[in-house]
Amino acid sequence: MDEQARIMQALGGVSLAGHSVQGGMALPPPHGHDGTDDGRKQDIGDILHQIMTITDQSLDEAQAKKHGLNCHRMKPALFSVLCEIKEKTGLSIRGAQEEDPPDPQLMRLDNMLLAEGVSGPEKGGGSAAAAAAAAASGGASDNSIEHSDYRAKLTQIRQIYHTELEKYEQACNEFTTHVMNLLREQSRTRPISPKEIERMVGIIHRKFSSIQMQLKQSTCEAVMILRSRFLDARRKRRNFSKQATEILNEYFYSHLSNPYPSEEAKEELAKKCSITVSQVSNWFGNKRIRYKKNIGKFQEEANLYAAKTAVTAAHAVAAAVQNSQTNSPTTPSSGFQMKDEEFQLDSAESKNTLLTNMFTGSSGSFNLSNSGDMFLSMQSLNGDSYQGAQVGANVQSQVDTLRHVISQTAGYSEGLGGNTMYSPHSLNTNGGWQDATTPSSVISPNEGPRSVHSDTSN
DNA sequence: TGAAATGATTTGAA
DNA sequence: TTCAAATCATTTCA
Repeated sequence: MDEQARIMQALGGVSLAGHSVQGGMALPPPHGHDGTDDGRKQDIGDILHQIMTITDQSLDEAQAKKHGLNCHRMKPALFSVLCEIKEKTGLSIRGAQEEDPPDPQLMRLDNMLLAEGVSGPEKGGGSAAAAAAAAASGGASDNSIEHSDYRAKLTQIRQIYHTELEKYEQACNEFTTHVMNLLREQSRTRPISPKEIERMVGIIHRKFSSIQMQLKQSTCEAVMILRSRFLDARRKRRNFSKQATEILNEYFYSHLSNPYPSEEAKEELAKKCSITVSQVSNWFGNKRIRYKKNIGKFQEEANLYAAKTAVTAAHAVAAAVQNSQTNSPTTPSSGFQMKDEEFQLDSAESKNTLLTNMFTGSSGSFNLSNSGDMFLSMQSLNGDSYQGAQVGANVQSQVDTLRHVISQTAGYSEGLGGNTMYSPHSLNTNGGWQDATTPSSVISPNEGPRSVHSDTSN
């Protein structure tokens, strides 16, 4: 209504006296008056008042008055005056018509919504973020749950955002159309240029886009909260699956001398356990520290995994022996030679039993004490015995040695790379694993010959 | 419900 | 960058 006030003010300065107005326009003498200046002023004032208040009236009332005004004999002259005034006041309007530069904050919000998959084409919205969230939160089955959960919530946000956006756009369009119609209608009684209508539309759109920005801002906040909830691993920590823990423990205890898996080994373990490489690193970091801190506590676990490892190894060995038997029909003896002793094994089962007993330390175990070169004494930690490490390392070394012997007698050499002697590295007196940077070349009995390890030295 | 277990993070050193 | 060590935060279990 500022413009209206301006016009009113401008008209107030228009001199209608002497049949002339500012700008040299001449008005015909008003009909039905006595021809005095006061009478004319009164007449024009009435018309102007009617024009100005036309928007305050009801539609029917306004329609009726509008018709009356349009037919008024002074209308063309008054319209010309208004046009002239408009032309002058238009100068001040032109300055405000400059195009606004794009709002940087709005651009940021738009980019973020696009990156999160909230705005833009739907392509599994925010799948990267969901994957990251899932990766950070643990196991494979859990991953899918987390993933779908995240996606479901993101889709929900997306839907709300689009619904609201649509509503805003619809409201904006409706309001714009309404205002445009109104202005077009009013243009019959007062001078309104198309540019002015355009400007008005621009104002309306700016108002609505500021509302949209609020919507975008709150949507971004919602996405941020969702992301932080899913990505904050501490908040949603899941224990690894039993199987994954077993795989990691097996590796740890079978590489007890040097429990530092290489990147490749980590990747392989991560794949096997359906966790991330960094989770494998974390696990080994925690395990090393906790093991070292409380070896006694972990001894039982170490024994368990050592036995397990040994059993697996024994099965592998037995299979290899059996293979050698079938592959070498000319071999006179079905036994295999270890050092100076020869074992006659009647069946695969008895071989397994014997080998298992050997490794698990059950009664009747095969004493390899004569093979002194096979074992290196385990360094004690601060003078205490380092049994946990010993169990695993001994078993590992037994397995390796056995493999070596068998490789010589039964052709079981593939993949071992001649690495038969095991030099166990253990916790040194400083409490660290010896030779951590130059790991030993130990191959887990459970792994194939092609398995990759960090252990590279002999 | 509290303690233990466990996965993740932070910090400082090499 | 990687690791050890300390610590945090959550889950699991008795």
